[in-house]
Amino acid sequence: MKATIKDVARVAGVSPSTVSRALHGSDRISEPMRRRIQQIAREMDFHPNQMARSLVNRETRIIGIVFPDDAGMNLGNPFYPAVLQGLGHAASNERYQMLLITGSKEIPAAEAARAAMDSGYVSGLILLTAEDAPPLEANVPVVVIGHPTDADKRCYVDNNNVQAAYDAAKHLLENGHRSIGLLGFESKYVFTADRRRGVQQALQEAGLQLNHAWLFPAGACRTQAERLREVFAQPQRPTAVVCMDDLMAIELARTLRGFGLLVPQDVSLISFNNTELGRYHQPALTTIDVHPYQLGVKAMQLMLEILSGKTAPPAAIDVPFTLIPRDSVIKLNTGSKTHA
Amino acid sequence: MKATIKDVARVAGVSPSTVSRALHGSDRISEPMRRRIQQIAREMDFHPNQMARSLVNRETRIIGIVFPDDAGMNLGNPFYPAVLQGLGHAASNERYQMLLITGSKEIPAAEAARAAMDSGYVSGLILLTAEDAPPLEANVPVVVIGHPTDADKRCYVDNNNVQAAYDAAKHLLENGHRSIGLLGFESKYVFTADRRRGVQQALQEAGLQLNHAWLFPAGACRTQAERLREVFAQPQRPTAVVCMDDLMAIELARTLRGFGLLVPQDVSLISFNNTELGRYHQPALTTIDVHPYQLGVKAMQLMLEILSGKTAPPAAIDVPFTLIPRDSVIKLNTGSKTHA
DNA sequence: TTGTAGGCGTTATCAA
DNA sequence: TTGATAACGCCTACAA
Repeated sequence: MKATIKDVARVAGVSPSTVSRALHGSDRISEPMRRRIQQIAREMDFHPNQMARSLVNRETRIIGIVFPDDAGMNLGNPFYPAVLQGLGHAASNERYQMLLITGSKEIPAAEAARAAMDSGYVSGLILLTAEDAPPLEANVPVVVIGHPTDADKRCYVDNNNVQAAYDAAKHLLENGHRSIGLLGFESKYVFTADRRRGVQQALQEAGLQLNHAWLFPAGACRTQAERLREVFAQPQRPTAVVCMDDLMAIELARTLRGFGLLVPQDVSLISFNNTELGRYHQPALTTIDVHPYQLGVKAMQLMLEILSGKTAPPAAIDVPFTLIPRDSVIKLNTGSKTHA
Repeated sequence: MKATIKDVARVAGVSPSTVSRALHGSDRISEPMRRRIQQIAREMDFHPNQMARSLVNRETRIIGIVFPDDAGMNLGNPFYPAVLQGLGHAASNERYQMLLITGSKEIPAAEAARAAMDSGYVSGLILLTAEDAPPLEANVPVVVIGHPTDADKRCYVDNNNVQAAYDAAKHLLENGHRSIGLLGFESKYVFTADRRRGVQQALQEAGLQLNHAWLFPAGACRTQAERLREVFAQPQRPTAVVCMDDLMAIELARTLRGFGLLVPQDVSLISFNNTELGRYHQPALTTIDVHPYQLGVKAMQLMLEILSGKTAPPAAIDVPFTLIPRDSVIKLNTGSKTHA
């Protein structure tokens, strides 16, 4: 049987409340007494039962981490593990715990999250998805990683995806590209919509338009291979593509090779997420690091600040991204045009 | 304020114990009464506080999931997310929750796991690493995913890695390969040692030996590029390599291309983990699916069985693997030899 | 500075 | 079948 506070009290010959005070930095106790009790507690391997503590403190020190239902679709993406690591490090520094909330076939994640709240498991909720339309009437603080639709009322941590995509497109434009496609657009994901907007903005500033025929969904290499082939068979084809993810870029590069087109000689690629795989790809991918670890750290820190009352909702935290120029973007020789 | 059992009792005009019974399938209550109370509880949006329940029941219905400290190293590997999904589905079916336990810079995962146990957060522990030398004197059940060194005393879920690697090597041998290398061996990981043994076994049965100069560690493509170049420059070079992971295989394929060697024409590759990326790689990778999702499901099921007393430690559960033949292994034309 | 008493929300035991 | 009571382990007024 594990030792309780009463056991420690008995051994120390004091009352349980004295033990409690000795162990929680209360100032209503003498220093010698504190030391003596701490020593005894250590010897008895006493650890306060957190369930009992949370019952009286009405705070569990557990943060629920809600996974998207389609996390399975993104299994190959190192994004989630990196975020988790960030969340974990920030949490454990403050002795907080994380409850993993995933959906199942019968129970969608949103419902599981609600159940976790209702049963008092969690003191807060961090959503790894901006799309799950989490209930605003939550009775615990909610922090979203990503860009919720009703952002102005919420607490969230995100990159500036418009800006990131703007920079990506700008990078291509500065390298002389004027025919730019987009791979991985999915209207249901706010971040892809944002990025599309960023690309459009950059193009417009350059007096160009985003060609809708060059807008491809995430699985295009597999599901729309024919359409891709047609587009890239045209003389007027994209000379560069912004890809939502390194993996997509790699897939696209391979697909293009099947068409006899090489990256970067024939088509330049810029993508997102700075994966290890992209770094060692041939050619090494020019990519934007969104710093998922930092997203996790900041999200957890924001949550803890809200819980401690230091910050009040709504709150938006921007995590800076980094454009990493490598070899998948080539300077286009457009003759006089580039000097115009 | 959230409704408590007392609130429900007051509204229903009964005692709290009656409400408790109505809500937990006790038979010591009349059917009309049960229905009436359940109705009222629903209307009041009452959900029993799990912290209070676990206090009196001495069972939290929370399973701690311990991540390896170096999970960051394997970020690109979809293994962990898939396992998590399996764990999550199996858990939520039984209304169990998962507490995510990761290490941090200051606190190694093993210590965090101990803390979670000590503070009564978890009713059980599932280790996503076989190497963390989890304390056997745990006061909650422990299930290991992978192959612990002291396997005979433990509960664990794993593939038969010796057999899997044996099958992989056999597959190569059957395709005429007799010069077989191994990429990704790390003595500290039991599973790579097991796989090495499996390869050795298959080779020995074919009257061959595993050439130690053809045994490469995980990062060899980056850290030992020169050694690789030398080995593959020899006339007597491996015609096939068993890779511990699809990503390694892909990296190796690219490295070999740099040496002017093509997969599978010059070198055949068989790897592990059946990643999406490997499936769409050119050539599509012949790979062994270890079914990480199933590993998760089985691990959680085993845990729940132990908690319910249906199973007593030790227990070993074998999750079958699947060899998926694709295009990265080519039949070697060894002339008369193959007909010998 | 320390001890006593009551309660956090729930359930199990016993009595009615 | 239902209710009263005590307890799970801890914390915090309040009293001493």
